[in-house]
Amino acid sequence: MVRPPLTAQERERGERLGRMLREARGPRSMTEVAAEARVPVETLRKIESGRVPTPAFFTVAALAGALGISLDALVADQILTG
Amino acid sequence: MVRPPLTAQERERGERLGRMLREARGPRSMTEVAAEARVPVETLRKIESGRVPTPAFFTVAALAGALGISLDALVADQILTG
DNA sequence: GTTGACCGGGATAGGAATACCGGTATTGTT
DNA sequence: AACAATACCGGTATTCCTATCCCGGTCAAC
Repeated sequence: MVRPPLTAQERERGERLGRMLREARGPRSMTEVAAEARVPVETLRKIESGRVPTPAFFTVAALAGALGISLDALVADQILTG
Repeated sequence: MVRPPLTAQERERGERLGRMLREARGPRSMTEVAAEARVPVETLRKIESGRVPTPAFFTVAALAGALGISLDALVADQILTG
């Protein structure tokens, strides 16, 4: 019954994910994208900044939908970059 | 500062996700798929059974990878079914 | 009758989601 | 120049939830 703390790699992976989402957002505002994804801005901010390294699946899915990017591509780039 | 409890819809969404993963697993054993995805079997079981309705993004990504299914398809079916 | 696969409950540590606050920088307005 | 609005950031606090383990039980196959 442990749930070990997140490793450094997992945190880095989260930071990469955040950077990808940030990049996909482009010139749009956080407020706009968050509203469209129906996710609180605070949550988007924490994910983009990597302060939430392992966000929930449906949260990322909603953001990817609002950003018009593919989840599979997100994971693929993740692997390529990581 | 609340984090409201999960709604009934969110739990149902989790159950649908679990059913889709279960279906994608086909005749393979949980043990085998979990090992390939590098996810503890207990975690896979809880997700498939819907007892963990909002699993982490990377967990689902790893399972989808081991199952050879697309995350986007998973979300799309989610919407269609939901 | 042991092995393998699945289930459900219980326990626990660590983290996600969310809200609020103050701060900074930019842009536009009067 | 002073001001307001907008966008973003970092920190803090709180509730609820996930990830993980352990255990006993069931059912089928061999």
